[in-house]
Amino acid sequence: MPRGGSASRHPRPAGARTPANPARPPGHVESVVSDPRLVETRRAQVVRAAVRLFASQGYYTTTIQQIAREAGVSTGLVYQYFRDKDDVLLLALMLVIESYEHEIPPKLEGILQPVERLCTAIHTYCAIVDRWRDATVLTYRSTKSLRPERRTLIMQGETRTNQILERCILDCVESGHMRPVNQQLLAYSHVLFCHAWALKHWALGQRYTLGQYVREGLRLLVAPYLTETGRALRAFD
Amino acid sequence: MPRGGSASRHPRPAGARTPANPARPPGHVESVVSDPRLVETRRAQVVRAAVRLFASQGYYTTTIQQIAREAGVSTGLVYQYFRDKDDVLLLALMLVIESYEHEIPPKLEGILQPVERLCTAIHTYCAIVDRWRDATVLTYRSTKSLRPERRTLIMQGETRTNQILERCILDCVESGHMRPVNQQLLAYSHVLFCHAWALKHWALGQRYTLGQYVREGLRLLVAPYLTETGRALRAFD
Amino acid sequence: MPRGGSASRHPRPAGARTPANPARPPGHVESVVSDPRLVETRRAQVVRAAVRLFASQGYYTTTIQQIAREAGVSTGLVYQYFRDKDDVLLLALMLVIESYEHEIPPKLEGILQPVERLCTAIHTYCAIVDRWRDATVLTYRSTKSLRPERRTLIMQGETRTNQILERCILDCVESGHMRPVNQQLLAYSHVLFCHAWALKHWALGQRYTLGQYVREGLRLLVAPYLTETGRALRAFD
Amino acid sequence: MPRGGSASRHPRPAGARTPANPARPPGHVESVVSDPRLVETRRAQVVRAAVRLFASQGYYTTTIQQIAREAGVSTGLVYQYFRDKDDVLLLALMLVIESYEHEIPPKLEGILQPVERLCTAIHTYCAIVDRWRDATVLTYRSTKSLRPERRTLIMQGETRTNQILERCILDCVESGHMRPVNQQLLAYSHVLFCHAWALKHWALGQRYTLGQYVREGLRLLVAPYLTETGRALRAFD
DNA sequence: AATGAATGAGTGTTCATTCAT
DNA sequence: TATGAATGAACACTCATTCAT
Repeated sequence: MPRGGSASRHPRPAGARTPANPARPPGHVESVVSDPRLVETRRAQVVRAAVRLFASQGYYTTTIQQIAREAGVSTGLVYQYFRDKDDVLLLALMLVIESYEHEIPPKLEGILQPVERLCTAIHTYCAIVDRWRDATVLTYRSTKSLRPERRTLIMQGETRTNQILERCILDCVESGHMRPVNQQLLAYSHVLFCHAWALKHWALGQRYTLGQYVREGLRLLVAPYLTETGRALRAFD
Repeated sequence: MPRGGSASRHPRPAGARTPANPARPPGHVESVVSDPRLVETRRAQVVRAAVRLFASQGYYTTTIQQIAREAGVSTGLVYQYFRDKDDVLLLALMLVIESYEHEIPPKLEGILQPVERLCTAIHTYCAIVDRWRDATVLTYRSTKSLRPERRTLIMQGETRTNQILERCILDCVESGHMRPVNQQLLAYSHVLFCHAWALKHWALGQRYTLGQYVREGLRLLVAPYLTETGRALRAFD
Repeated sequence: MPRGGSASRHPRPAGARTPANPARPPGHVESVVSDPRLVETRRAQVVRAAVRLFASQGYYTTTIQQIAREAGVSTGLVYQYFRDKDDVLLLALMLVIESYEHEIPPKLEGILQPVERLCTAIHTYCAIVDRWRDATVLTYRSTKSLRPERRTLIMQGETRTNQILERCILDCVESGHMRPVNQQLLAYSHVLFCHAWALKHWALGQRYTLGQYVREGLRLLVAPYLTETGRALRAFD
Repeated sequence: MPRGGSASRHPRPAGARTPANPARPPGHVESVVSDPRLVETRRAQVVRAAVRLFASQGYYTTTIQQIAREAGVSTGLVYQYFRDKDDVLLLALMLVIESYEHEIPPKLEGILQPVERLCTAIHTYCAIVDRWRDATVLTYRSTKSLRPERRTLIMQGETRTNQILERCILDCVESGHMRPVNQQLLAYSHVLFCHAWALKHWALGQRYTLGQYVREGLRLLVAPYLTETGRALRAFD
């Protein structure tokens, strides 16, 4: 009558982890189910629920049973599509990180003016952060809860997003609209500015609307680097 | 992640309990021991151990037993000086946050030139972050694990540190060394720049030494706002 | 005596908790499992084990692990069917209390003569107490360990049993077999007489067999109140 | 720096206990302190505090530290006058039990009429129970928490009290005021009647004042056994 | 004799994970 | 495939007891 076993559960401090298939990329998430269409659907269903819960309560305080309930499936089902809770976190964080990558470029399409592209990128980034406020905080809270190899995946995703901004900055510089700058560091400042809308919302949200915040940010973190040419193009006021 | 912990346990028989601190500030941490000298010592001993462990493994994956072992005391002792694990986290985070407040001002003493003061503040801030890298990340990871009222305490501490930088910026502006700026937002940018050294160390640490990072930061986030007067005073190179 | 248990554990993150049963009677015991058939079975299994252990060792000295082992299930299972140890005690006490209510009436069926009904009720009550000797003592020992609202449930059960006896007494009086008496107080005396077989078994068990005890009891606590009519009907010797 | 050790604490189920000095009576409570005057005082001080707490919260939910605080002494001091918590319970229960023995006889002094003596004994007993309501319940709740040999001591005390009543009943019978009865069982009924004032106070206290309760009790549990002679002597109304 | 800080075994409770159906 | 009941290791927390001062 008894059956279920038990696995080690957590601490797993420092030491090794389940070696994982020797040739699996760290981002690979094993599934018992074969139909790829189904895998896609179910995972999305569970991950969306997980993001909501992780975002509002944090990773460790969210249980698999809660996720299952929120997703409208059974506990067991989660384990048919994810090896363990860590897997769920990985995909949850990737969903958030990737939404930046996926949503910014479309907004830039059709915009040719470099400074305008940069400003639009920042504006869009802030808007996404605003929509996913808790989820953004989640990436800061919980990335370290991933196994180290997987943490790297998240970092790579972040790096790719950063590069979108770097590219914008570089275009500004190369087109003579912006003075030469350390574009990597400036991109970081821009990203942090966007993230801050979530991370420090308790303070910033009281003083600014999203629109005001973005406008002030552009004035502070874009305008000063523009050349005469650049400044002429866009009025920051 | 750990859980099974225990809180109230018993039916809480007849007699009253949890008198609820009639007028205790939320930052107050009760102790069973009366001798204040001892309370001071023991708490420091435990909190230091806790910061080390929380910083490297996170709050939920660190057990009270680990903290006790790391501090060289018994499990029970921890509960003579802290009401619960939450209390330990609170004091751990406050230790980190307060070290900013306490270490920056002394470094500014004797420096009169406003721009130099600002640059020194940033430099010092970065140096502290560098020393407490994991602990800085901890404040981002674990503040949300605190009870809401206590979270506020941490935020207030952060606000006070921010104001040190705001003051420096304002002095620069008022003395004519810097153009008028949104000093609050600029201070945030500076703080985030400093925190980034910990938060994004996996990327930044590969490209810069601390010294280079600070120098680049000042060039990027201070220099552009200086007036002719300000620029003349300090050579950023 | 046990303690260190755990209750709420975590900071109880964002989301609500303890919805507090909006309209649950205090006797309601929540279960995670939905199948009512299974809930029935499992609870009975656990409660029976609990009664055995509580009765022989007391509530506080019995651990949940012991109950689980005695019931042949895992620790965790107990918590799928009971919210906490208090719940187990409640159901254990109710099992005992209710067995009085359920077992006495059937024995009275078919008996029409009022005095005989009363005597049979007392006899049956004593026989049940004899079978559940330790459990009867348990109700005296541990009812106060329940939360106040639930204690009331136990008292109500006891009151219902008392009323069975009161009814018998009243019938005797109304049919002229017994002189008018304070039937409530007499019923209490009868109940205490029955309970005493368990409570004071260390003394009474040495001097009487159950049969002798009952016979002496009827002679002492029933016979003296009978009228000539009543006395004629039944020979107490 | 560390020091205190730890002993087994409780469960100590079934199995043996500390053998206790081979020649010590089970009621003997060892003390580290030699001055008998002091032992007397301190023990009284601690036991009185213990009775209050045990009575209101029960034995297991009361801690030694609470007792010490309530008694106005240090934790360590308790262990100078009692071997362990069990010792404290023993003396606490004995204090309650003995107060019956000690308070009833003086009230009977000077009363010569047997029926009146019996009624006064019952009345006094009820009055004591009323004063020590919670403590009386305590003897029912916690006697079983004592080591078996010591439980006997409590039972012996109870037996001695019972004998006072038995003696009164016998005197009534021998003087012709009462019909011959099973005086042991009647004494038990009387004792249970008195205890019921505490045990079932939740029900009885609502319907009767102490005076009414006693009067009804005498009418129910004394009057019916009186002979014509006895009945003539005392009016129960 | 008295204190009270320190100890650490012991317990209630949680939840990741499994597997029979 | 999907379910959800069952498992049991793990952990927060308590408190009887000790002993240096």
